[in-house]
Amino acid sequence: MLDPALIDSLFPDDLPEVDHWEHRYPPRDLPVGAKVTRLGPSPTGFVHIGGIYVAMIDKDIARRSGGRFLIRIEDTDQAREVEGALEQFDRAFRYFGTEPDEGDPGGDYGPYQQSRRSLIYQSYVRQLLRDDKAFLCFATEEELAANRERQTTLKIPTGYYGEWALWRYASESDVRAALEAGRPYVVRFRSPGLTGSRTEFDDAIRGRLSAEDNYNDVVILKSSANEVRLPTYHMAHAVDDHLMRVNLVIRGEEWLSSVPVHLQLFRALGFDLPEYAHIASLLKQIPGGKRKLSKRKDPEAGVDHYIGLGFPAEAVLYYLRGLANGRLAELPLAQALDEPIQLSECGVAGPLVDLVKLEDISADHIATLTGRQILDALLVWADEYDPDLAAVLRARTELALAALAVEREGVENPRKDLRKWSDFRGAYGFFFPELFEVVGPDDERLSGVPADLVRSFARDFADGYLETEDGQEWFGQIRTLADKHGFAPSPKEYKRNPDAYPGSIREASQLIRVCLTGSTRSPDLFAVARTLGRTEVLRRVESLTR
RNA sequence: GGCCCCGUUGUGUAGUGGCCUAGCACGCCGCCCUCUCAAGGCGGUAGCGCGGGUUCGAAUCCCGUCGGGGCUACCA
Repeated sequence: MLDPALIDSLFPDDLPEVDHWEHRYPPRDLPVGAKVTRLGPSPTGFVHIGGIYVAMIDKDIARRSGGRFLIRIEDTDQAREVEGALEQFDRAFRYFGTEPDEGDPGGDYGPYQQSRRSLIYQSYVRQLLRDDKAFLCFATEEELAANRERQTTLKIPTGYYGEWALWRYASESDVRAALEAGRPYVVRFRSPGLTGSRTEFDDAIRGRLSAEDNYNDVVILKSSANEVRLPTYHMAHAVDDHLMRVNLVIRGEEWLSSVPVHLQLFRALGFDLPEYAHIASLLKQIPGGKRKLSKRKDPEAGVDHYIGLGFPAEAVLYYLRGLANGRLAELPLAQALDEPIQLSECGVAGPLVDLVKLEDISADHIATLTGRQILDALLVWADEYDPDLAAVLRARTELALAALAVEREGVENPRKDLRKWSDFRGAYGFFFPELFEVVGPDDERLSGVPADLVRSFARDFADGYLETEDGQEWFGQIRTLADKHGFAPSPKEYKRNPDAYPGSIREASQLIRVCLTGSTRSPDLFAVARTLGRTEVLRRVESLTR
C-alpha cells in the first residue's frame, strides 16, 4: 500500500475529491422506470450504420420510458481522432432523427466528450489508488510483449495477472525509485478476480449469462508520458455512465466479454450497476459465409452510403427496426415506427444487411408519398448530391410535379419506380428537355426495326399527331400506324409468323416509347405524351426521321 | 491457444416437448393482366448445421461435434 501523500503528489494539487463530482452530477429526477441510455461513438470520421441502429434503439427506449438519450464522444484514443468527425455525427443523427436529448453543448451532465473530462477520471483513479484497488505499473512495452510471447508459447492465457503482474506487488521503495527516475507509468486496476473463478450477470437481451471472471489487472489510466491523462474505455465507461446516471447500457455485442471487468470496476468504485443490453452486430453476406460489416471493405457500412444514394430516412429506420424486432417488419411503416422496440425481442444472432430488402421497403414507402412530398425530399437530396438536377427541378417545378403525377396521383397502385432519390434521374429525367437527349432512327434500343421503317413510321406519326384527352384514342394512333406499316396486330400473331412482319404492335409502341423517353421502360405512354405536350412530343418523334 | 456469444428456407423471423405434414413477410421462379417496365392478381420453390442421447413423442431438453462472430491493446 502506497503512502497517501505519494499518491496525491501524482495528481494536481487542486484535483477535486470524488464527492465533488457526485454532487456536481446528482441522480436524475425522472419518473420511476425511466431509462437513461447513451451512445458512445468514436470520432474516427466514419459513422457506421450500426451506430444509427443502436442510437435508434437507445432513443426509442429512453423516450418511451420518460428517460433521456445522450451522446458521449469517446475520444480517449487521440490517435484515431479525425477532424470534422463531430459534424459528421450531427449530420447523420439529424438525417435519421436519432438526435440525442442531451449532449454538447448544453446538457447538465457534460462535458460529453471524454477528452474534456480528464480531471473527473483522475479523481476516481486517485481514489482507487488510495484504497489500494489500483497500482502504478512501470512495465515497458517490450516487457509486456515478452510476457505475452512467453504466455503464448506456454499455451496459457495472455495477460497481466499472477506472476506476470510485474508491478502489482511492487514495494513502495521500488515505486519511488521508478518515479524518481522519471519513468512513465500507467495505472492498473488491482483485479479482485481469481484465476478459474466464474461470474454471472444478466443481459436484457440474452438473459442470464456466465463467464470466467476477470483476473487481469487492466489499465485504467493511460501513460503518464501523455500530455493529457486519459482513461481507457473500461474506466471511462464506469465513471461516465455512473456520473451521467445512465442506467441502461445498450452497446454492441463485442463488449460482452468485457462485462466481468466492468462489473469489478463498478463495484470497486462503489457505483450502482447499470443494466446491460448487448446488441448483435450487423453482418454482411460474403461468399461462403457472413462477417461483420466492415468499415474498410463495405460501403454500406457507412451512413454516407444511404444518405448519398438518397434512401429516405423513414425507410432505413423502418428496415432497421425490423432487424431489431422482427415483429415490426410485418407492420406497415407508420405503425412500425410508432411501436416500441422491446429489448427482449431483439435477436441474438447478427442479422445480414440486405440492400435488396431495403430498396423494396424504400420503394413501397416512396409510393405512399405525394408528388409534392417526393419533390421536396428529392430537392433536399439533389441540392447536395446532384446540383444540376436540383437546378432543373427548381426551374421546372410544374413539370416536375406533372411528371411525378403520372401513374401516381389518382390511381389505385402508384408506380414503384423510385427506390431512392438517386433513381430519379434515370426514371424521370426524360420528362425534362434539359436532361433529355433525342434518339436517332438507328438507336439500338429500337427493337431491331430497320432504320428506314423507323423513319417512315415516325414521319407518319408526327404528321398526323393528334393530341387527345382520351387514352384509347391516343393509343389508337399507334395501332393504326402499326397496321399501315405492316406490324402484326398482336405479339401472339407475330410469334406465329415472325417472317411476315417487322415486329408487332409491341415493337411499334416501343419506337414511340424509346423516342419519347429514351428508355425501353417507362410509365404509361399516353400519360407521358400528355405531360410532355405536343411540341415536345413532335420534337422527339421527329428526331427519329433524321 | 484460452474465454464468450450465436446457428430454423436465399434474407428477416415465429416457435419455450405433442396444436409442426414447421407458420409469416421479403426475395426468387412460373402464370394471368398487358403497348414496355413497375404495380396488381394467382400459384410455386426452399429450412430446423451435423451426430448421439433423454422421451411414447424433440426445432424445442442433455452431451459431443462442426461452422460463423467477438474478445484476448495504454482501440473503442
